[in-house]
Amino acid sequence: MNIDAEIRMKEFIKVMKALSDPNRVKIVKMLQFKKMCVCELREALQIAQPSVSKHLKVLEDACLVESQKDGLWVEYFLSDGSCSPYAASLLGNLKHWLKDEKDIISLVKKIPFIRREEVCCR
Amino acid sequence: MNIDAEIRMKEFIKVMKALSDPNRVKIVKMLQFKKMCVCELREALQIAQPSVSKHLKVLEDACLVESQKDGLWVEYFLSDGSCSPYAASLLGNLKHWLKDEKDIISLVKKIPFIRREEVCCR
DNA sequence: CATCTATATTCATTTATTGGAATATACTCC
DNA sequence: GGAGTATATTCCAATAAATGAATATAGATG
Repeated sequence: MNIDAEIRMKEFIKVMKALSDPNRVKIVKMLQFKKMCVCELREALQIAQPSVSKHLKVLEDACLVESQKDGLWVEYFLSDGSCSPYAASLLGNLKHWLKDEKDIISLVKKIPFIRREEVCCR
Repeated sequence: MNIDAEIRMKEFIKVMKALSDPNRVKIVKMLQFKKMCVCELREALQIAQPSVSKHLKVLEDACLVESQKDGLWVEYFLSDGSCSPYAASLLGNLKHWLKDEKDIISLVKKIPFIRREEVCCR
């Protein structure tokens, strides 16, 4: 039996909870296309910046995204899944799931037009 | 584009939410071994009967379990996944996931000793 | 038809989740 | 070191979810 046997359930629940919110799922779907910083995500989702930060924290705790400082910004990108098999599996499935969902399509279309220099600096 | 394109997100969220609760995950794991009625599940989980019924409703709405009347009882069993690809996929993964989780192991061990004739009739 | 029993529903309470406004933090760049 | 900016955290209000007690429902059985 694996040493992690006791914490598996919590880990699983954490991943499921993280993907139980539409805004967080949208973030994951956007990050499939490119690394994005908090204010780019805020602009795309049209919600307050602290909300974006909190969603990202939930996703990061669940091992679904990772972050990397880039100057003044923090770039978020999809996790490689090495820290949770559940996160890895769901991220894999989400590559094709929800592909033709209306909200996702219009969101993804917006991405190329979001310029960091314009949407940050507030 | 599929006719269901707009409802996919809600369907996905419903499945994730349904699997975001430890008691509901435990129910799924138990149903991997046998069909069970509400009072058998209540006995195994040691929670109130209405709670079990409500959890089962959430799981059924998410397409994860199905039910079938059997005399006075209602037998619950895992869905074949035909009504949701997300439910189908997760049910598939859950066949091997959480297999060696402490709580799950002790729960599954109890199943053969739960006799409907004893635990119902209250 | 009346009774009995398994399950479902309602109601009230507690607890968790989400969201935004205000504020703190950390880091860059002068 | 100080100013400025992106991000994180705190705090609070609103909403949703989980739980158990009490009650309703459905259907089996006499």
